[in-house]
Amino acid sequence: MSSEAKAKVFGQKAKQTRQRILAAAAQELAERGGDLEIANVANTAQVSSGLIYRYFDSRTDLIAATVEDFYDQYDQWVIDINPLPGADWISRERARVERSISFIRKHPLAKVVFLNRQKEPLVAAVESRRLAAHLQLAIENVLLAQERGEIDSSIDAYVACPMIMGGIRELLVQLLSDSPQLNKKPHKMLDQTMAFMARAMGL
Amino acid sequence: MSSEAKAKVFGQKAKQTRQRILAAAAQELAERGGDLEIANVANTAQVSSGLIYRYFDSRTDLIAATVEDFYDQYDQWVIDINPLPGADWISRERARVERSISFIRKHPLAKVVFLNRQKEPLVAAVESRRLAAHLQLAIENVLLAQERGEIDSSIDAYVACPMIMGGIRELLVQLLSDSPQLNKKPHKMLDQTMAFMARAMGL
Amino acid sequence: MSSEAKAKVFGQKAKQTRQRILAAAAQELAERGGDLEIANVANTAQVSSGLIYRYFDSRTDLIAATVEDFYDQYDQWVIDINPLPGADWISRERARVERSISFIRKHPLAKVVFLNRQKEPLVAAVESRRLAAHLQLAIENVLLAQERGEIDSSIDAYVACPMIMGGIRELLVQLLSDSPQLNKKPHKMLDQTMAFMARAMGL
Amino acid sequence: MSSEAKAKVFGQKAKQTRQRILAAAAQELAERGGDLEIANVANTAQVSSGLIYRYFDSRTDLIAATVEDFYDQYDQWVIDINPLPGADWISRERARVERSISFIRKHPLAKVVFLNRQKEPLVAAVESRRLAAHLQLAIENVLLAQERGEIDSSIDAYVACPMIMGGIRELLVQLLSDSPQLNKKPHKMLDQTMAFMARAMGL
DNA sequence: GATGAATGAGGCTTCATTCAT
DNA sequence: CATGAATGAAGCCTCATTCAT
Repeated sequence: MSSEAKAKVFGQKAKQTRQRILAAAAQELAERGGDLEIANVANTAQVSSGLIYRYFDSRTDLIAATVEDFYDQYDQWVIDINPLPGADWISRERARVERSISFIRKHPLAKVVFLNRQKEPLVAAVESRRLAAHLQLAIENVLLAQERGEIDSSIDAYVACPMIMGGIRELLVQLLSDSPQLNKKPHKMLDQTMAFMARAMGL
Repeated sequence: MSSEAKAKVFGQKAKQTRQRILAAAAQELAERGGDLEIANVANTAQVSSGLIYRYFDSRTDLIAATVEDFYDQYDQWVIDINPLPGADWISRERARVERSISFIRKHPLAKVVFLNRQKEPLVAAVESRRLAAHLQLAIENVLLAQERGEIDSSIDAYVACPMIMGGIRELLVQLLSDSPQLNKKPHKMLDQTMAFMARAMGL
Repeated sequence: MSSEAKAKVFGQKAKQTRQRILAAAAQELAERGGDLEIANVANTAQVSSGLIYRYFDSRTDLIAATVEDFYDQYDQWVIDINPLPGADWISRERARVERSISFIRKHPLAKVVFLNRQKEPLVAAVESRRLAAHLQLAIENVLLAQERGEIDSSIDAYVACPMIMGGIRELLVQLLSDSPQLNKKPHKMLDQTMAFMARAMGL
Repeated sequence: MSSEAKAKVFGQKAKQTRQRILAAAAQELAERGGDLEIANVANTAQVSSGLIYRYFDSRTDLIAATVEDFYDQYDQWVIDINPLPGADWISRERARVERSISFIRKHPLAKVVFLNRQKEPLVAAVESRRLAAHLQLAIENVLLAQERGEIDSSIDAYVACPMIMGGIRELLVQLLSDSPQLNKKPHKMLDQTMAFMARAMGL
């Protein structure tokens, strides 16, 4: 699939170089709104353009790997860690929304990944796979809460989860777009958001 | 700015040609996932590639015009027409969601426009403007309902509207992606969706 | 296979341009010993490099088409025309060897095509096909002469024809390489060559 | 000029490494029809790509050395050894043709060396020199036989030798190309070939 | 209005070669 | 001796755009 499929083995220095290239690619994608020029990445990473092809099969493969890397970081920060073990559903989700907001505020790639879904099949496949995984997780999350009696069983998780996730993403995009209405009172916005979710999930 | 700015005047035949090009561009954008090649559009529209430049300033201008055209149709079908004059907020919204679903099912460009936001400033501007207009309409819509007492005043429209619109869009995308969970019982899905919205808006 | 397979239709001027490119490619191949650079071909043909791709799918396709063109000319000059209708086998072959010699002396591509068989599959396929056709023709030629009683039936055409054709080609290559021994008395060389063939074929 | 000119002195292990590289280069040339990539040779030879430059000055030098090596083996097997001391011309040549056939059947490089004459001057020079040496030997061979009265003096060795050598080479190529007509009865083919040569040389 | 031949800048990719370790 | 990361020149190819007819 991506260059990872070949399971290339690199030494220590090589791994650092690979990371430098990935970081430069992320920066370039952010600056150019989802586009990327090999020469610029090479410049930023302080390597020759040819070297990039030791680590990535093609320009497209580099983009895919960068997006994959972005999702890895996002997942690590927002998804994988259960921020409040033992807490109820809505408290946990609130923590996640908070962490999402702080993540996208500092990661330059966030806006691009959330806005411009790629045309190139290889990259599109990565995004599709990761988004589907998020959705799947959210659905299982809700189903579990329903089993526990936290959420009403009459709610269809397959409808509610896309709506919540799409809603949250749109909100994040609005935030990134410097919407004045949303950015002036961040705390109130979060309260409103969670209240919306709570009502929507019948809590 | 866009081709409209020039206010070109065309004869009858010319208008038809322009429409054929727009339709071909829509088809090409749909087939290539948001990308477009002038030569292919010319082929599909049965015109020479040079002719396209009599009607549109540039490739980007053509894309912008096509997207604009798409939104015109969407608005005409979903937004502008008040499907149920005198009905309450949730009934009207249900009608709009229904019309949205039928529209995207038949318009090949829907998936692309909803998924791939374009990088080119000119096109991005069109999309941004039309989306902002939709959002603005939704917000005014809610504020009005709040004045009328239909919707609780404590709900912040600037949070709730993006969430609902993003949620609906994500749902539409899932529908177009042949999600088996959503497509098997269309009517139940719609009920679930509207129930979600009703709860979320405190109805 | 080559660009001919697409059966593109070109206007009058376009055909001339295509011919100019083919001629330039032949010259470039001759000058660089079988190699070819698009930019140089474009320069020689007085066209932009991009234009070449309107007429040929790729650099390799251009080379293949050029070689094909070379063989077309060669066949027209040496093979297709029966130089001496009604004459006996050896007289006809003598005429063909003469025509071969005059052809390769004036066609700049001859040396390259006869010496450097190409690695690129597309070009190799062209050469293989054309050479096989020549060999097939020669074999049928001999078989016919054997039926007529001109050539002894005990001679195996499938052995004799490759040997004669390979021998002639080697001789042509020697001629092109300015072998002093062969070039000083052209007429005697031809006599010797035909005598060799006559003996070899039992005449 | 070539790596031989430097007269590098290598230890025992080094000689083995050099041989491994040469063998890998031969294999690569055979597999890719006359082309060669340093990285692939290094892979096959189980050495790093950098190491190749300890033994050969350049890629071209490596190819030249490989071809030289091929001719050394060929000459040792076919030319240098006088297979039948004291025998007459045609018997000796028959032995050589037999040995040629067995050699090219087992050496993977044979087809490539006989078919693709290289463009790079250094390699072309090697091929040209070795071929010229072969031709020179054949000519002297014939002249000697003529002095002895074995072969008729009216035959021009400078015409007959290229024709025979070119003919034999073409035959070998046909054999390697799996020509069904030639491969089904190897012994008869050899008889026919030698009969052809005998007639051609007036024997 | 309409054609399609022609342009040419711009980017990706390859791969022989070098060199620090 | 040996490695393999790094270089960078070189060339193919694409495709939006123009313009003579």
